[in-house]
Amino acid sequence: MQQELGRNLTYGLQEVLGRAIVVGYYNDRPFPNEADIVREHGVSRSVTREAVKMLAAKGLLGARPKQGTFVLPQESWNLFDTDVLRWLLERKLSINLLRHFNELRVAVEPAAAALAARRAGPEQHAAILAGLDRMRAAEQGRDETLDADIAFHVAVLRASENPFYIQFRDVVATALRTSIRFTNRIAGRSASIADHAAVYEAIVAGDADRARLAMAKLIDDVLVLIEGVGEEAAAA
Amino acid sequence: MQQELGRNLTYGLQEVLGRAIVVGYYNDRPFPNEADIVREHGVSRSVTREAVKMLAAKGLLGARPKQGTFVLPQESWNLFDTDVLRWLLERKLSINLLRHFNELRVAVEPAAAALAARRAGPEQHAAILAGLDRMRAAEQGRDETLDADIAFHVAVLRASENPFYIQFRDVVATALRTSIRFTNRIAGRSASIADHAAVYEAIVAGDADRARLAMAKLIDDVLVLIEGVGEEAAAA
DNA sequence: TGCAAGCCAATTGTACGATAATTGGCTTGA
DNA sequence: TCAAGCCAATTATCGTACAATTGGCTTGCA
Repeated sequence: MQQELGRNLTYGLQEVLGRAIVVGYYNDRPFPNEADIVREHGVSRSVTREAVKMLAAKGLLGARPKQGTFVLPQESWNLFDTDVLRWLLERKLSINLLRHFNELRVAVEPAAAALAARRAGPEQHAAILAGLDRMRAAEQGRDETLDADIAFHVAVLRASENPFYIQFRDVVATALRTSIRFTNRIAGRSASIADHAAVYEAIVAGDADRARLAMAKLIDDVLVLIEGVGEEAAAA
Repeated sequence: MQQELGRNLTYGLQEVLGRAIVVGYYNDRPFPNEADIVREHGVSRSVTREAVKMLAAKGLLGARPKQGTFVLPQESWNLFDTDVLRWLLERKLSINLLRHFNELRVAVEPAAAALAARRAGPEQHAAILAGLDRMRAAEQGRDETLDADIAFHVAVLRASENPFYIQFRDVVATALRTSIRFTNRIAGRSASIADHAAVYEAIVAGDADRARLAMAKLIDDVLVLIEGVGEEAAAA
């Protein structure tokens, strides 16, 4: 097991261990110590320690002399870290995770849209419009629907001009990627262009409340869809 | 410079370098390479590399052979990381940062309160009440006002039962710590107990909308206060 | 002169071995 | 019974050596 992905051995090992932790591989077994990792993965101790330190920096691992290295409780994981989100996606598809994502989005994105309506300048309007155009193009098969959707939502986050909102780009991207795995199955409908356009227009018009509501509608629709599936599953 | 804080040299170095990056020390000078760090801080290369790797995991640094180690653009920093937030606090007091914090809170916390109203059980109600009681005790000098306030807000986040909302505990704590540096100066008023109690009661009553509004009021008050100071500063 | 191939040097990446520090558990003695 | 002190496991730190990557420079050819 020498040929991991990643730009180098350290990142490769981080990837393998991180994924294993997040998908719950170590829920019922102890996390190995440095010597074991070295043996099992055939890498040097330097690489091992650096990978473990990176996972510790993301809140996944802790380590103490004599006690060894151990997985920290979920609560201390940094769920807004790009890697952690990606690993989260690899575990078994959970309607619950999707609901959690969208419960967050429904709070964050409408607020971002409202801020964008107040602050966004011409070039940010253009970025949002570009996302919208990509969605239109995608509908005719000239672009990727998912990527276009993500581009639109990220452009709105950026337009909020608040660095904390911009941080949600990965969460939104991950949420949409998760969604599509369901919505493709549940309902064939492509994301409503008209609803997205309404968000764009409200932002350009500088109407914060309308922007907030338009964005809320977009995500509420998904949320309702999810709750519906939840009922279904509960009933089955 | 051998005696840093932190439980060990690696964490100590991470602390020193991370703080320097976040407060902008390297805005106008290049980030040192491994050899320089070793020399300047009198630590081994292992320690240096592990500290750099941790900061890379938080999105602050990147590194490539021949090119060296370099500070990444702010946008890729993980602003929801506990350490990054703490370092952010150490840079010059900025009304802008405080506004950004509260623009986020006003979106997140009311939504968390609404979810809490729907889902929280008895033990979570108790935790929120405990926070409230600490605030009351603090008003009579029997506890720390700030810590009590933080405990209350974190309890609400927890009660949302959504792992993503719980992640905001550090943001909220940091925001409150930042606030107090202003509000102590601006207005002597202690945080309104009655307004906090209203949130608690709405949650216990299971009234999501009332909980949302009550929490929004709490934060809106701060936001208004901040905008007021912004005006003042602009006028001066 | 222009340009591409290839060499060169700087820097990070990887490996290994040795010793120190920390800490939880065990042992021993009063 | 209990506390002090020893012991062993594991991470923490250091040092050195060599490999891999990569951007820039040089050189030689057309």
